[in-house]
Amino acid sequence: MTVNQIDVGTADRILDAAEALAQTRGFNGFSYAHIAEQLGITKASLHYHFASKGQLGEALITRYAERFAGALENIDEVEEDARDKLAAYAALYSGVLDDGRMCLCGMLAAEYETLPKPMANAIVGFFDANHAWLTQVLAQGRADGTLEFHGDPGEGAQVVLGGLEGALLVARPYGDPARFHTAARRLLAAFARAT
Amino acid sequence: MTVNQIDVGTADRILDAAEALAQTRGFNGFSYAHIAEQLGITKASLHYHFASKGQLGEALITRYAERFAGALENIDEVEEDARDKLAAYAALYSGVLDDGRMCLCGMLAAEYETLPKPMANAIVGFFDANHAWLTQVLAQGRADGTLEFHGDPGEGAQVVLGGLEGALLVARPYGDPARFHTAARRLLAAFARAT
DNA sequence: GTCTATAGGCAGATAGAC
DNA sequence: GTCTATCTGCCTATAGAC
Repeated sequence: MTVNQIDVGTADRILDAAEALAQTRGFNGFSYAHIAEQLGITKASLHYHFASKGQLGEALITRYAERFAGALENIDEVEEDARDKLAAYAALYSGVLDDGRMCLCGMLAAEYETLPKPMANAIVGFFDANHAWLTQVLAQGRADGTLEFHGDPGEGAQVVLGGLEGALLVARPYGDPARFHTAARRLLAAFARAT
Repeated sequence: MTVNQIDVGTADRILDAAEALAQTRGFNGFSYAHIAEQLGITKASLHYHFASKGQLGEALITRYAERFAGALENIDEVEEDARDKLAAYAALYSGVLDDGRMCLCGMLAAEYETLPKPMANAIVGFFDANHAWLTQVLAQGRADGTLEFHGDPGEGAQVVLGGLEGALLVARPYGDPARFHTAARRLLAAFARAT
């Protein structure tokens, strides 16, 4: 039924709402009541799909990390030049800010100490995956001469990852996406070969 | 009395405890009950000193920002070379991480949307002060030849501020201060004149 | 799968005695 | 200034009917 429309299912709609709330208000900043109101169902129904808030949080990170990994694969397919790959990577961050959101795992990293262990581990896994991808891009770019920078590519990856997460973090209270864009552009320019 | 010992007063002890909690767990991650237990007094007593949690939060940011401003003044007095000023600035961040903390305002920036307006405004004020100081240091450094970088010093200041906040954010879940140090060193190296 | 109803706990906050 | 006692509200979670 509803042929021209994807039936996303209630679980996905719950995840969508929870994701938006977690990215704007933090994991400790929203409740089942917020989600229930947005979806027009009761809190009790939410527990049928996600027994506890911790399990909902785990599902949130898993789905986010998978989607992100898919986006990185896509960049590898579409972009050739390492500079373009980095720009596309930064555009992923820019996209979340357009909705007034923080990166999900950046937000959860702040709340790290209050989260259940499975969530905490998943967050580190997300950062590891990003770091590995960035390290490989930086190494490739230096090898083929499109990038130019000193030191270990792994350390450079830390600078890029932290720099973009931090640029999001600081830009959001200003309500000004341009603040992120300028910082991101300057940050990546430090790795690009002078033309 | 207690000549060789500074009497900090209950209000300060409350602020100390609340600050540590806010920097590790976030503003939505602690309660009056947490503070009361640490100090060995009741929740009701806390309300005598800070009527509401929002007012406590405001006092928290004000004190933090003043202390930070003092530290920046001190750097200006002690350090001559812009590269040393930047290193000393990064050391301020490093110091909070040693206690497993996030920068207070970086943490609060994540929770921005859930905070009372006065707190939100104070956070932006903190970032503005840091940005202004960094801009001036970068401009000075380029003028006297100790620093070398492209573009506007104000944009460079955004990269440094965001980069350090983000490096803290990402390093904390790893429980590894070294992760911050390497990222910070690499970040600042991009601004230092090659020797 | 969704509902009503409710449990049990913790949140921020207040009144009033000492 | 600090206490006991209490209020109201929201939180996560469960039981059981439909």
